[in-house]
Amino acid sequence: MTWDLKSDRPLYTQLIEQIELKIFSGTYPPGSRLPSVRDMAQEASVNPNTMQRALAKLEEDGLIITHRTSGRSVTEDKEMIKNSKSKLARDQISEFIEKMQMLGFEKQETLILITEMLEEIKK
Amino acid sequence: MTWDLKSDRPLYTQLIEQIELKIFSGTYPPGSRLPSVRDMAQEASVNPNTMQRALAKLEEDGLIITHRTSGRSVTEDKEMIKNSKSKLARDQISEFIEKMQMLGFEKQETLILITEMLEEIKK
DNA sequence: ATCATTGTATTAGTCACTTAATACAGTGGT
DNA sequence: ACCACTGTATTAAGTGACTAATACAATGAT
Repeated sequence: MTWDLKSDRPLYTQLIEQIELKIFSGTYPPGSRLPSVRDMAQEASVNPNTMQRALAKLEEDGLIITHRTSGRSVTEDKEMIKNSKSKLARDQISEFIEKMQMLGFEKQETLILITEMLEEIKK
Repeated sequence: MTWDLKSDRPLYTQLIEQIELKIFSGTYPPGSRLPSVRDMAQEASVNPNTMQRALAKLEEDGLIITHRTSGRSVTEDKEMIKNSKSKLARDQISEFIEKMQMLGFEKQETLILITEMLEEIKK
């Protein structure tokens, strides 16, 4: 359970992203209970207030549910989790394509480049 | 000459990226003179200090050259520009692949997804 | 020679983010 | 009934990014 936090962006936004990833990847399965705010904050070496802020946003999005005095849990709605994950993936892809286009690489070129790099990695 | 600035990251880092893009794409050709700090700042609706900060970093990287009292220009070293561009492209790609992997998509899946999305866009 | 323009530097103030130290009310197990 | 734990709220302080308003020395055109 590693938390990879950099200083180039607000911590709470990075926390949101990484908790999302833990949910999408199954590290935090649907319906499972989350550690307490204080515990998660300590795990990520972050102030409880900052973790609280990230969790509040995730609840607003419906990914996690808060039980006022007895902790939080991941939503049981697997369909919703799946959709959120797909949307994030699509966003990543179009953002990537856009950046490559700004760099002057056409869609076809981009595809060739990424294929080549994947081949190299395989070795 | 549009400047697309958001508030989710420090402005000066976004300025660096966008000026790089203008150099890589030929909007600012090799050896060409750049507008003054003040002009560029006004163009981007940003404080001159902030633009100055971005330009200082680009000079540090060698992409632009400062003539103390008579303005700035893009480096004439086309090879260096080309290499910087390639490096940026490779970084974008590996960063993208990494993100997709964290989302649980294997390299092959990622390739399929991106191909599909490119097909859709073509329509 | 004059003068607008250049990059650069300094100082001060504002704002968002983050930390720190508490405090409180409700819950659940003992 | 007690008590540790839960999420939540508040206040104060510190930090980095950004803006604003200047100032200065050097250049280049006139």
